[in-house]
Amino acid sequence: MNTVTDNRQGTLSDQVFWRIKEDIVTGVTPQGQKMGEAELAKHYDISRGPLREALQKLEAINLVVKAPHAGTHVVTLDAEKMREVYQMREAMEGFATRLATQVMSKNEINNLYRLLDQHEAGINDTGGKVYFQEEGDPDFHYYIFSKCGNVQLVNYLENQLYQLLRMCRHRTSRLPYRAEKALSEHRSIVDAINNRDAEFAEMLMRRHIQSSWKLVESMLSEQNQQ
Amino acid sequence: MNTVTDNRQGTLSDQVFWRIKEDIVTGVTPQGQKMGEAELAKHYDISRGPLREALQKLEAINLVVKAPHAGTHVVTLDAEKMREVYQMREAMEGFATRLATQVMSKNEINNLYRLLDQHEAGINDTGGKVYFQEEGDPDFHYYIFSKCGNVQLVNYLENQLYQLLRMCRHRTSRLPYRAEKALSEHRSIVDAINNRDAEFAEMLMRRHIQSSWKLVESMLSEQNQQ
DNA sequence: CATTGTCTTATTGTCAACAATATAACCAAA
DNA sequence: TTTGGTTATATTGTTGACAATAAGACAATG
Repeated sequence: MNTVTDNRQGTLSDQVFWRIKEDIVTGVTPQGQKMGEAELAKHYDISRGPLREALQKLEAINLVVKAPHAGTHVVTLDAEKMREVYQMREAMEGFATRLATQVMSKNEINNLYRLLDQHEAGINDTGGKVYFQEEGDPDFHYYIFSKCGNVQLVNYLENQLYQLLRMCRHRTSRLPYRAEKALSEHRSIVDAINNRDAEFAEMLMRRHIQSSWKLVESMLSEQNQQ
Repeated sequence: MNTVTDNRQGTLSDQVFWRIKEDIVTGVTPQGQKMGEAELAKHYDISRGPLREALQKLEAINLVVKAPHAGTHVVTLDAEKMREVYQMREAMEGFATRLATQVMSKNEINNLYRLLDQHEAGINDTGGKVYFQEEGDPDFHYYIFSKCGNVQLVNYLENQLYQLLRMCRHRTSRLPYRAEKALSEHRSIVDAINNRDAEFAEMLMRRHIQSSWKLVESMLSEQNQQ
C-alpha cells in the first residue's frame, strides 16, 4: 500500500500528510493559502517536527511550495500550470497505455471489460454520472497505467500527477461533462488493448485526455470572461 | 537556481542533502548502504532534525528508500530499475525534445550549434572524450529539454530522472563509449530542431537514448556473466 | 536440538525550547 | 509626502532530550 494514495494510519507525519493532502486536493484548503507551521501543528494537535515533515512531503508532490525562511503556501493552479499538468498526463499516461497493451494478461483485460460493463450499468442510476466522473473514470485510468510494468512511471502518475489532476478537476467542477462519450472512448481503448494494438491504444488514450483538457480549458476561459 | 541541482549553501538540511546526494550519485556512498541518522548527523556535524529532512528530500527523488521505524537505505539499482529509468527517459526526454522543437527561438538553436562546435573541437584534446561523456553530453541534453516550455517536465527530468541516470552511469563506468557517434547523433538532432521537424527530432532523441541504454545493458549482462 | 516467548538494546519518531531569519512597522531625513 | 534605514515581531530553522518501535540476544520449554 502506498503512502500518498492511502495513509490514514502510521506515523503522525504520514497521517497529517494524508489529511492535509485530502483537504488541499478537495478544495477544503484554498489555493494560495498560507500554511503556518505553528497554526497547523496546533490544529492537528502534533508538534512542529512531524508537521514540517508532512509539509515537505506535500512539497515533494507539488501541492505546496516552500520558500526558505518565508513559509509554505498551497500551490496556485493557474491556466498555464493546468495546461502543463494535462500535457504531462497526455504524454505519460499515453506511454503507460502503450506499455500496458504489450504486457497485460488476458485475465487483466477481461477485468477491464468487466469494469466497463459495471460503469455502463451504473451510469443511469441516480447520481450515476457524477459517480462515474469522480470514481469510475479515475479507477479505469488507474487500472490501465498500473499495469504498464514500470514502477517509476506508476509512482509518478499515481503520487504526483493524479493528485494535481484531482485539484484541477475540483477547481473546474460543474463542467459540462458527458459521461456517455467518455465511456464509449473507454471501450475503444480497451478494444485496442485487447487487439494488442499498442500504438492505437496510446493514440486513443491521448485523445481521450486531450478532450478532457479541452473541456477544462473552455471552463477556464469562461471563468476569465466573467 | 534549483535546490536539487545546486545547493551548496542555504539551510543546513539543504546543504547536507546536496552533499549526501553527490556522494550517492557519484558512488562514494555504495548502493544499499544503511543511512543511520545518528551516525550521519555526527558525520556532517548537524542535529538529527535537519538530517531527517535531508533524507526525506533524498527519498523524494528516489535516491534512498525509507521503511517506517526501520531506517533508510541507499537505493539499489538492479538491471530492472535501470531499464525503467532509461525507458522513462526515452519517453519523457523524447517528448520534451518534440515540445522544444516547436518553441525554441532561432537564437537558442544557434546556441545549440555553438555547443556542438565546442564539443567537436574539444573531443580530440587530452581527456576530451571523457569530458564530453561526463559534462558535454549532459549539458547538451539539459539545454534541449530545459527549453520545452513545461516546468513540470523540466523539474522531473532535472531533479529526479537525471539524478538516477548519473547513478546508472557511475555503476557502469568504463563502458565502450563512442563519443564520435554520440556527437554525430547530437548534430542530427539539432538539425531536426532547426528544420522544426518535431516528430523527427523526437524520434532521433529516442534512438539516441536507446543506443546509450543498449550500451549500459550489454555492460550489465557482461557483469552478470562474471 | 529446535522453537517460542521475553527482554534488552539500538534506532527511529516526537516533542518543546532556543537561534536565526525575513517581513513589517516605525521613525527620521530629504 | 516619500524614501531610506532601523528596530520589533512573528515565523521558520535547529537543537538535544524523551518516547515508541522493531530487530536481535537470550533463556526456557517442547
